[in-house]
Amino acid sequence: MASTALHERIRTDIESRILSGVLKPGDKIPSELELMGLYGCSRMTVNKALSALNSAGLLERRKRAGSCVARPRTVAMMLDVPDLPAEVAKRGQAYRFDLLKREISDTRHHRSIAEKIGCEGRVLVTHGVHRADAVPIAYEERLVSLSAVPDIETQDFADEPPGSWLLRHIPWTEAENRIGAAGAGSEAARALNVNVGAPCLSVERRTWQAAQCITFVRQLYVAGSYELIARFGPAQKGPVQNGPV
Amino acid sequence: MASTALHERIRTDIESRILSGVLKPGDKIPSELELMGLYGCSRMTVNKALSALNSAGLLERRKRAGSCVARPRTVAMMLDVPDLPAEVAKRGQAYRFDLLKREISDTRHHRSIAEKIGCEGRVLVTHGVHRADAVPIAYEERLVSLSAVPDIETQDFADEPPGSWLLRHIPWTEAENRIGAAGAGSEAARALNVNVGAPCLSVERRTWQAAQCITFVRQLYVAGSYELIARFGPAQKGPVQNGPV
DNA sequence: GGCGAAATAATGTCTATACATAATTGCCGA
DNA sequence: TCGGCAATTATGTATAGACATTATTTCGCC
Repeated sequence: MASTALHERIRTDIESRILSGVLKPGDKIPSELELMGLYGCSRMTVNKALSALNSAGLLERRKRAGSCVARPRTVAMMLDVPDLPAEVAKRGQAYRFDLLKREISDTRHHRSIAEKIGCEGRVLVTHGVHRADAVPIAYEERLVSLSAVPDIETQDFADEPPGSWLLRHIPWTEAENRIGAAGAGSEAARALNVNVGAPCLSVERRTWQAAQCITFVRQLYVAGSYELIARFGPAQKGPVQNGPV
Repeated sequence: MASTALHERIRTDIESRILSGVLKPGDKIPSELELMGLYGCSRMTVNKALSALNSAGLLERRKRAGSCVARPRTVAMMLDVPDLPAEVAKRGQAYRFDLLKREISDTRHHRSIAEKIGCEGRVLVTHGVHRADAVPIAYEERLVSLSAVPDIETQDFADEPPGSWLLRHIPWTEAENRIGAAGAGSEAARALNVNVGAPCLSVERRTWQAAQCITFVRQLYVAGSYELIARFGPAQKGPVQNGPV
């Protein structure tokens, strides 16, 4: 394997012809039999290459009809989800989380909470600020379902913020981020030391474990102080860092 | 194949045990030989399942040492990059793009442009507004390298906006999005019909083809009118739509 | 000419085998 | 004791063949 594997070579051959535009969406790819002759190898080897391209979304394959270049439906990019304590520490700054509020509520009495977290029962509500070297980075409001995570009721979040605690203790199977902009509310503005209505990046994340909602969190980042980065490329280079501008 | 393929079943079996937390990062996975006995199939079938999990980043495999659950380096989610004309049309609204400015500049005379697009030479500069049923959705400023895309110089963008034209004509191999918040500038505010400084979602995208930068675009979405959605899950269900709140 | 059935061509899956490669383990001798 | 060589183990790659599945095409029949 001094030279790369054959199935790998076939894959990148076709991939580069697609990405460079030589092959356009809808164009037919030679059949496995033909490629097998072209490269002088067995069908399984060709199949491995084409299957990889298929599951990568570059090819569409139909029995009897053959393979053709897929037309990109929605261009999807990888978004690195921020883990604040880790990212702040990585930049050599001191991370701190200040808890502003901590209370237990119930979705049966507060419909607005029920709507946000999308489940019934008792809920832990926390508000707090993430800081790097004491400078506020983000304001967050979080709801945690106590029926899904009973252990969190005894935590005081002096050592680590609720998000990191959850990440370490509760495995999740599904998550959804909604990314938008918003003006800072009065509590957020005070916490972030900006004017009310100042533009902020808003990240709302819901996390589920097997159809049960675990937590809902809304984070506000002051505009210009934080960016999310999503990239797309054939070969994923080192992960790009989110971070301050 | 009434039941799903065996290699698929093995894959999802292990995948769900990883995602649910039964198997933690670092835990060892049975060897291909053992799994082959467990499922009563050949090694190639097991290999296909484990290879898929490996290339999906869920497993780490080392010869002689065996396979173990990979520790997630950065949690990455799929972000569907918005294609405005398509999304507006999909919601049954009439899409329109109004060109506000169109001029040709040169990076050798305007350093700020050179910095943004990251290449030398003549550059097409366009400003415009995307509208759905005449309501402004997004304001965009775009730079296109004329040395990379000479054909665009003759386009007047009456029929389709520069972004869609590029998407249809120029294949790209790499792209990067920077997502943040910003206050509307005076031109953007006038175009979007909001106050100066109103919070906006800002998406900056650079697109390359083989190390050559093709275009840089900055889009501003009025806060609350548009959201990006990124999700992560074991089985990718139908793609979630970005869109108005 | 049109309709339905059979042939056909492509991919999907699986097996059994073979050899290559890498890393670990353990043995053996200086 | 320690250094290095060899055996072992697990994965990586590839082959040839088999059967299943699914559209498409073709052909025969009415």
